[in-house]
Amino acid sequence: MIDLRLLRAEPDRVRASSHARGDDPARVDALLAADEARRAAVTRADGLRAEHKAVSQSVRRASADERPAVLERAQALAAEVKRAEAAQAEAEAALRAAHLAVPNVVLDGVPAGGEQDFVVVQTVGQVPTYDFPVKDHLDIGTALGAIDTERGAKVSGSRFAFLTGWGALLELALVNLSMAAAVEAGFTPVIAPALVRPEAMEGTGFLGAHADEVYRLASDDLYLVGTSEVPLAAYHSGEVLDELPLRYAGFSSCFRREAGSHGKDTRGIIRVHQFDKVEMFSYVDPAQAEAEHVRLLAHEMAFLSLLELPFRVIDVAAGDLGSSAARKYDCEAWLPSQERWLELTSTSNCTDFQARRLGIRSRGPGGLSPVATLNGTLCAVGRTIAVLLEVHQRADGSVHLPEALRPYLAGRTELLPQ
RNA sequence: GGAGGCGUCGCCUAGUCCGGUCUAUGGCGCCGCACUGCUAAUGCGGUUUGGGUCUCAAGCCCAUCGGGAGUUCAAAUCUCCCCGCCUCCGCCA
Repeated sequence: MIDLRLLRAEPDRVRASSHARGDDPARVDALLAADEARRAAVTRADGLRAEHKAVSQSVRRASADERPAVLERAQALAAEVKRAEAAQAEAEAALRAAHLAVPNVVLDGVPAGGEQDFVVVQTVGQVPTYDFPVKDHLDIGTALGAIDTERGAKVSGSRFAFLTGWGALLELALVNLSMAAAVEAGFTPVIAPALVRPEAMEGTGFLGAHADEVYRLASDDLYLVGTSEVPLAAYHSGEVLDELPLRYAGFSSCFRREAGSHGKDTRGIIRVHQFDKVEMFSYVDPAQAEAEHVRLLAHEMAFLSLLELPFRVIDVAAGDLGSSAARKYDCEAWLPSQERWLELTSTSNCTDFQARRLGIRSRGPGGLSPVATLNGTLCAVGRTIAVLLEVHQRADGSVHLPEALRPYLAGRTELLPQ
């Protein structure tokens, strides 16, 4: 949720942000009007409550003669208060709805426009060339005995896969390597729940536009998380944080329904319903948010470099940001089989937007105020394995293992087909 | 799954049976002031959070006793639902 004080003081800034995202600026004005209406309703109800309270307290002091008249007056006021409170509740609900409909204010410098309007910030490494016909990760993985999507489909349906043999070991190696890097960088390692309550899902903004992406267990009213950003953000919900920054690296399985992505990336394990991920999450002083964002991006880049993967960094355009993000950088690795860039990691600066909704605050000179939250992928395991296999493939079907990974794979330097 | 207990403004705690004097008691911690070579001790005052009003501040007002709904002129207190924690039993990796 955006800061209503900011909205009142600088509505044009919020309108400009809305314009950059390609949203209807009428939502901003609807929010302003709802805010105004709520304050009017609150003022009225407050006044009536004060009056009623005074009369009500005079009941016990009233003499027997006065009592009936006082009671009658108190009853009448009580009814009036009840009506005013209903109006207040209505105005508050309307404000909340209007509030949720306005996404975070984008930061200066974020490219305007939609999905295609990103700006390439940097390209690291060379786009690889191969003097043999490249195979895609599924062919390579199948030959290695590392990936089994057929049985994944048999057991669980389409977009599910088994990682077997080196595939399973590769996952564990990637998780261990990324966790070690995170700990080295000062993050607290966390194994997070993958099932969360509605409040956690809603608080992090995943029940808005992307609600149909989310698995829900109806009989228990729990949700399967699509990223450990959810439990890591909700971790401190409703708390006042004494010490900032707080940095966590959470490991969890992630579940996505992939509704509306029929036919897209259906082959292999690039887009599946369940995968594991190590996610960075920072709580910082809002003044430090942009610096922290750069830091998270640097960690992502360093990790991809450890894996010897060529990639580029893009500054995602305003219209392609999630509602919580004020800025987002994606790292896209080269996918040889499709000769295109594929998003491997993503880091978002949510400023105080997410923390306001989750009630995560810190004590400053002006009292309590929301902190800033940032998240970033350190390693989305499935996709990373796919890219790793493709980029490091050799003509004979073997796969080169990056040096950084070898200590976690018993010193092996390559994977050989079975 | 069954039975019982508990949830009070940072922490601990009084109050709940029997509704109004609760504008929530006391202790600890914390902040300020006084006293004091310094520190400690002591004394005095302050110390939930959110919102409204207000040019700002002060002030004033409203709400807030796990959450919600209800009864009532009036709810920490009575009723119902929900959430969480603890103990015991059962089951289980």
